[in-house]
Amino acid sequence: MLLFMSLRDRKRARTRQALIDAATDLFERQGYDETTIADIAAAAEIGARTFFSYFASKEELLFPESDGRVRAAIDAIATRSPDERPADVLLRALGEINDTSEEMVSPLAALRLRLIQTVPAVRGRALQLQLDAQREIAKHLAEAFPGQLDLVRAAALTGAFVGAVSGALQALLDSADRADPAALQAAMRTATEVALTPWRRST
Amino acid sequence: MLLFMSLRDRKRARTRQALIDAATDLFERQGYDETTIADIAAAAEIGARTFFSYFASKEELLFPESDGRVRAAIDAIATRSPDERPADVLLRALGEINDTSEEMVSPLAALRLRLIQTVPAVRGRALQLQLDAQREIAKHLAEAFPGQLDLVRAAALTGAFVGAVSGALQALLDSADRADPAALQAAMRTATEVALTPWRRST
DNA sequence: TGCGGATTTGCACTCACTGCCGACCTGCGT
DNA sequence: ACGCAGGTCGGCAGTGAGTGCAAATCCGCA
Repeated sequence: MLLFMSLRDRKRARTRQALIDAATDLFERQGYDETTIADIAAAAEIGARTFFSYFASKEELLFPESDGRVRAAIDAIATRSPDERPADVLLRALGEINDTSEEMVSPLAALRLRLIQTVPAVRGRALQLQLDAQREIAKHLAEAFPGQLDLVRAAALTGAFVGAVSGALQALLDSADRADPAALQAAMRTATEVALTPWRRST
Repeated sequence: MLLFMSLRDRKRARTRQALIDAATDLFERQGYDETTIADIAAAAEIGARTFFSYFASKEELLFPESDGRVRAAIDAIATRSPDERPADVLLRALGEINDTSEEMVSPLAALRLRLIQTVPAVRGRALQLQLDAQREIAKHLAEAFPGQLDLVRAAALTGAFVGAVSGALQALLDSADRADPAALQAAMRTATEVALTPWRRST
């Protein structure tokens, strides 16, 4: 994998990771708003100007590889069995996303979840990404069930699923210990459980 | 109404409206990003600094009285009849919101819809407001059905509902000829149907 | 008419982000 | 081994949002 990258690309990837590490460390220690881009760049030993050739904005730093879950969902759609209905596919997709996310306990993920709750700019960005993901999933879902699902219906279904899960998650997180990674994962599981139960069996 | 306000308050309200008018005009004419706060303030004939004593940010200008729809929904919840289930109440709330919003044709609302689709910062703010509204509605819904709906379940239901509607709406606006009331109505219907059917039998 | 509290506003400042351009580095061909 | 070309880095200067502060101004009320 890494061997196939040129020296340039490897160095670039290393710098990118250094930026993420430095930023999470600083955010953790002094808070998001109190950490400037100059701080992060200095900690990663690059020029402040160069930061923006790695990330388009300060928030972007918190969402590297944001498309992993979308790909998982699209895979789940692609590998559907003939007797599965749209809702079944989405159910399986969300389940697989949950399983695949041991990433959920990474320090970055925990920090991200906390910042989403507390920093408006971060929450805004997260919601936008979620919406983009929804649109992408809905598109593939509609293509997977031609004739049965038009785009609007697919979008409604996807929106209902994602909305239910994130709504439940938000409610859980409002009254939970947000510093404990284990609690976060448990909340995640509970949220999908509660949100998706009404869809299990029939319809 | 206006008569009961002091001179100070009336002047304040007038200035506020002048800001909104000036801003919509400028946004319409030269675009959102190309319009500076200084421009808006100058057009409304106040100091640039004073702008921020009326609106906390540039985006806030586009969402005055954003709580109207939330209040309508809460009213709908409060005035439920004993035989209505949670899903029924949400459905009725949506209907009443739609009725009450002849605001939908105001120039501000049209501009806002366009900016939500094109300016990331505006979309982010809109999504945040939607999430806050969801939380508020879910809270009241849970309180209206004690024993039957806990907070997490109410949040899941509300999230599914809102997610479905906004997802369908987004899909419609993305692809189709916009502003066709009939298509909009149809989209709403399929969205609510998709979102609520699974909840009908159990809850 | 004049007082007291609130509103307005200019000023200076921080920070995110951008365009520009020269300095530097790396992969490639000779 | 060497130098060239294209990409990367990073300093500099600038814009615009947003904030704290303190003086000026205004309004309601006595």
